[in-house]
Amino acid sequence: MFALIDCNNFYVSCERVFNPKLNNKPVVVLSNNDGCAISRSNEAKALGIPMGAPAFKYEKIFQKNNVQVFSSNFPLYGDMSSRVMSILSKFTPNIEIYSIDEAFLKFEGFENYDLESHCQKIKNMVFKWTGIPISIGIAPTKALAKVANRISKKFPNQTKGVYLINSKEKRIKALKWLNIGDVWGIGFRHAKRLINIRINTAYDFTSLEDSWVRKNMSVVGLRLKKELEGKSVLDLEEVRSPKKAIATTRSFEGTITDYEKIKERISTFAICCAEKLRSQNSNCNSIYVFVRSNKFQKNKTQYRNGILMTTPFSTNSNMIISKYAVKGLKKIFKKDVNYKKAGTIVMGLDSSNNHQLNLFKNEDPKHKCLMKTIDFIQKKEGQSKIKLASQDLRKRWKMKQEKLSPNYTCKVDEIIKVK
DNA sequence: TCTGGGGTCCTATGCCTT
DNA sequence: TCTGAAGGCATAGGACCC
Repeated sequence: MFALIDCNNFYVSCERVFNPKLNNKPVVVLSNNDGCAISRSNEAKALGIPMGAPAFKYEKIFQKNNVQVFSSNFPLYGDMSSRVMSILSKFTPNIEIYSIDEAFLKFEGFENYDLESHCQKIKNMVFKWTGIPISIGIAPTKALAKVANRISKKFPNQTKGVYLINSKEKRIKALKWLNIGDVWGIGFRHAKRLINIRINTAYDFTSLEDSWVRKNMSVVGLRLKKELEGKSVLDLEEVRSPKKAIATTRSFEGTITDYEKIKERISTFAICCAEKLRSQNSNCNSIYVFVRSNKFQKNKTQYRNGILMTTPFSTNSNMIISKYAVKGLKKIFKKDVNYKKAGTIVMGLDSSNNHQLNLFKNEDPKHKCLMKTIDFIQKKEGQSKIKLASQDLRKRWKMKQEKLSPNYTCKVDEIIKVK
């Protein structure tokens, strides 16, 4: 049996742990740049604030209803997440950390065990030790555990936050209740297509022919169908596979048309990727650069483009990665476009101890020493003390974070004080 | 004025090699 | 030397997740 543990309104719950005045009040946490709502308390949901609501459009509703608004504080959420995960791993060695607020547990040999009350214990312990409320769904497959979890969240009074699907009757009842668009793995587009052919619930989906699902929704869709039918095909992924790409992408405050300004940003993004690479001891052998205009300004010229640049040898040097990123930008940059967003993604990662050498061209060995020195100075003196000439030398672009809460658990001088 | 960021997997296509 | 089949690889794009 699989259990899916999901933290309720996770980011809001993290803020509430250290600020109990927020309990029973509408609270939202905004995305990076204070762009849109990405976590809402139940009270905020009841006000009709949808997921992804742009903050500027909901300003009035926030004020009118005294909604408590926070910028996202990822260091805090990451730390709270690892506390929750470490409690969960006390209950079983078979755990897959699926995201910052979710984990799958696998229970083997629990056939004669009361899983429901076992999971109640887990729930109570997590709440007692961290202050984070969670919901648990238990079922024979991962996709059904997701469904069960949804039920436990939707009906907290009846389920007490834990729901078990352990019979055909319960499975079918749950699938008939679940809208097709709410099924894990069915996104916006597939939902639209399925509703067009009168597939409205998860149960309807399971009544489709395997061949149709395979043809129209690939093996991914077919796997999902099997899972919903109760045949487990997705197993726990316990060891986290190393990253395959590292991205640094940002939206701009306004829009940018000037090549030099975009170049400065791209160069900074590239260096940020290089730093991330070095911190996990990796190299990359290709760099993807993209730019795009503001998709919401429909009356203006729309342009989006990206390009993959391959380096002759694998590297994590600021200079090389920045150089190729800027080279790529030069190829895709178009004049008279209002750019809103850009980014660099490094791909083809391998370990820096074990990377492919090139017979003819290799990195200047001085780079390695230089990067080591730069990392050392940045660590000691703070980020962005050292810059490449291609970066913006005057000011440092900063993310908008006007409503940031303190880093209660990860910065000594911001630790909570008890009087 | 103001709409996030960071990932994964799968498939189609075209080119190259065996 | 030509040809077709089949597999490997790179690339782009689509779809999904949190």
